[in-house]
Order: sequence, then structure tokens, then C-alpha cells
Amino acid sequence: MKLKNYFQPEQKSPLFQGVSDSELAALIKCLGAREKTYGKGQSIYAAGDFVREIGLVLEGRVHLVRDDAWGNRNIIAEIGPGEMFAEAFVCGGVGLLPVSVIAAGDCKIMFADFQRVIMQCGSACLFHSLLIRNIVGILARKNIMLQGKMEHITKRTTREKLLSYLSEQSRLHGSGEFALPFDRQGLADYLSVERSALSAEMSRLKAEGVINYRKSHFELLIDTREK
Amino acid sequence: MKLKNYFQPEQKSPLFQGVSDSELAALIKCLGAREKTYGKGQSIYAAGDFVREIGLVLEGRVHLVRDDAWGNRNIIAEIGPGEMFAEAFVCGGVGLLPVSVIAAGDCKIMFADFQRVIMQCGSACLFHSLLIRNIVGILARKNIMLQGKMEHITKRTTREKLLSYLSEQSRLHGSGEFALPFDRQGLADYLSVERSALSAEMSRLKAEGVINYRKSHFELLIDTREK
DNA sequence: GTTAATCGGTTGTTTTTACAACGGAAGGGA
DNA sequence: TCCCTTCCGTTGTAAAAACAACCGATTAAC
Repeated sequence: MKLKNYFQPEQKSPLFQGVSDSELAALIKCLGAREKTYGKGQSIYAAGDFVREIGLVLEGRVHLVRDDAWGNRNIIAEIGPGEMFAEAFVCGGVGLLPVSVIAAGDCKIMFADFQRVIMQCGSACLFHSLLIRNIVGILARKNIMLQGKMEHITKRTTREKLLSYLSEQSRLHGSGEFALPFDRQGLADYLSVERSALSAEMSRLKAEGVINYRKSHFELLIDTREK
Repeated sequence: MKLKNYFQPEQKSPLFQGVSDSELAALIKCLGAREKTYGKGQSIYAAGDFVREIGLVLEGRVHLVRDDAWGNRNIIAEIGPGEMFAEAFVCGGVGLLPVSVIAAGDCKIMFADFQRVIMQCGSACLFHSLLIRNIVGILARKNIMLQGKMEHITKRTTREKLLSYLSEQSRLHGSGEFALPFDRQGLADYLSVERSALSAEMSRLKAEGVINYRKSHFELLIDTREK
């Protein structure tokens, strides 16, 4: 599929909000965009890489992960179609990645030379202002998202972390039932807890009638806002 | 002191990078800037407030804090002179603050109607492009900072969290000796651990010869990168 | 100078986690 | 079909944190 067809209105990336279809092709070219596909588990960027290009997920999902010297993996964020990664490092002038970007499943990524658009006001001036305004919103919301994740992992117990996360997911999905984009190990890595402890806690919560689940499909049975 | 005098070259805020002195006064006026002073512990913004103005610390330090229903306080970030707060919510179009902003000590804050500059391209067009580019950098770096903080609090033990944080501080100060901007309770809140457990761990680390400290002055005695 | 409040360190108890090891179920490939 | 791998739940143990309570030192208030 041609690149520009990924950005039709119904699935347009926040990055291209306000860009008309006719402009899109030119903009994509201006960004020096290229695409590449990856298989599950493949490394898209590795920690330590020097990055000049932002990544935009066209298909599939990717995980931002941070592995420490003791072998603990932390999933910082989960990025889906239309969302970007590495943009903070490109825009912040810190090219050296402290995180890795791993394909959570088969996926297709668009890379773009964003530095060029951010920094210099060249021929494509029409787009610059709009694109930069878009990226301000994206960075700001990612900021908020990171603070939201912190809300979960600053909780003291596995139980609280899990319930805090599930409550947010429920709110985001606007429903008491929802699917999570993680397997158990992934969820544990995202919440920074032990997989086995997480499993055990989930079993307990299910036994207590607080939640129900099968595989990655979850259901909140009581209002978790009460203690 | 007049507002513009806070932004002389040697202490110019990242927000005003590239703005000449002569333009500064006009820009400050354009931003609708006003200033206000607060005493230690006073609330500058409260969680739940609807904010339209970003805050810029002129003097003193403020803490971004998040209190949960169980009375646990988490200090999300510590903001010093020249740095901003609430900009992510203003720029992200999410005016409802999930955090409070508390004066860590006596401080002076400048408020500015940033929405106006971000959103519309009015008379002050000369500044807009520059200002927006600055805010992109600020948001991006704050993003990276948040990820860095996550690096600490995702560690499993109090000891690891503390050493991770101290290593970073040492690196930031470019020295094995440095002062922290927190008291014990503040440090515990920042790292999401118990104050008493933190104290105990610190004592142990001192006894082992790993660190040394008196009050908030710390010293790293061995290379913490080795296990 | 006396009093009160805050801050920081210590200790003991209870709760929770991390860790390791195991086993069953599900799924994929040959 | 069989084998192998991956995923997930369970259990027991050891380590660590949370919590509460206390006490001394320093600081601030009167």
C-alpha cells in the first residue's frame, strides 16, 4: 500500500491533523519518509543508537523498552497505529537513545527525517507551522501519558498497580470490558512487577469477584474507586 | 524586580532562547505575563484546577505532586528557576490538572497565557515561530526527563532506586559530591518509597562505605555502575 | 530561655514482593 | 501425530518493604 493511503481521515495520525489529502503526498516526500516492515520481537531501534529519524507506526504495535544491567525489562510505552516514537529524542536534540524499540508483533513503520522540518524553514513552509503545532500537541499529550503511567507504578503494591492500570483502561475504553495489548509478561514489565506475583494477584482478585478475565480480555466487576 | 530582568543571558529560561533583550519586554507583554509570590508549602495550582496559563519559576523551587486517595504523596518533578510547569496541559489541550503544584520554599512565579501564542498567529508573528520551536524542545526534554525518572522508580528495591537516582544526580552535577533539592520525606516521595525505609537504607549504604552524606549533601564513594 | 514543631534515624512486626522451580495448557512446525 | 516451545498459574521460601511507634536533635516561636 502506498504511504499516503495510511493517512486517510478515519485513521489519520495526529501528526497529520489538518493536512489535506492533496498536500499529504508532498509532505511525505518532504519528510524524506521511507517505510520498513518488522517481525515480532525484532529490534527497530536499539538502546545506544543515534537517531535522526522519528518512527511512525503504520501497522501493528511496538514497545518502548528499557533493559537494565540486571536483566529487568521495563516497557515504558506501547505504541499503536498512527502514533510515533523517538520523537522526543529527535526534537530534544538528544539523539542517543536510552531505550530500545521492539516490534510487539509484525508491524510496518514509517521513518521520517523530522529534524529537517523542526529546525529549518525551507521550501515547504506551508506545512511547517502546522506540523510543528501538531508535534507540540503530541509531545504534550505524551507527557501527560507518561505522568499517567507514573500514577500506576508509584503505587506501593502489585494489587494497587494493577487496579490503577485496569481502572484507567476501563475509562479509556469507556467500558468495564476491554482487551489489553499485553501478554502477562508484558503487563508485568509495563507495571514493573513480577510476572508470577502479578498472576497470583490476578487470581486473588478474580476469586474475590473484583475482576474477571480470560487471556487478555478483562472485566472490572466492581467500582475500584472505593477502597 | 521587573519581569524582564529575570531573563538576562546568564539565567535566561529555555523558553526565551534566541529572544533578544529588546524583544523580551514586548514578548512578555504579549504573553499577558503576570507574577506572583508564594510562601513555602503554599499551593500554586491544585489538582482539579482548570489551567489556561503556564507557570515559569522565577525564584525558588516548586514541586509537582500527586496525592492519592490513600494519602500517599508522589513528587513527580522538581522545578527550578527558568523552568516551567503546567505547559503540557496547556499545550495538550487538557486543562484539567491531575497534579498539584506546591511551593517547595518561598518562590516567585510568572504566569503566561500560552494558549494564545500556541494557537493563533496574531500580531506578534516574529516571536511565534521561535517560541513554538523553543517549547518543542522543552516538551521533548521534559519527556526525556520523565522517562529518566521512570528509570529510577521502576527499580525493584529502595536501595536500587536510591542509587539509580544518586548516580544520575552525580552525573548531572559532574561530580561525586552534590546537594539534593529534597528533604528526606521529599526524597522518599520522589522515589515512591517509605521515608523510614529510605533512612534505613541510607544508613546501611553509609556503613558499607558506598555513600556518605550529611543533611542533603551527598557523596558517592564507589562507582555504582558495578553491581 | 523555654516550648513546640519538624526532621531524621532506629527498631520491631506484619505484609508483600521477588525469586526459583514446577506443571499444565495451548499453539506451531515438522 | 508428536515434539517442542511459549505462556500462564501455583507454590514455597527468603528477602525486602510498609507501617507504626519512638526518640533525639535541630529549628522556630513565643
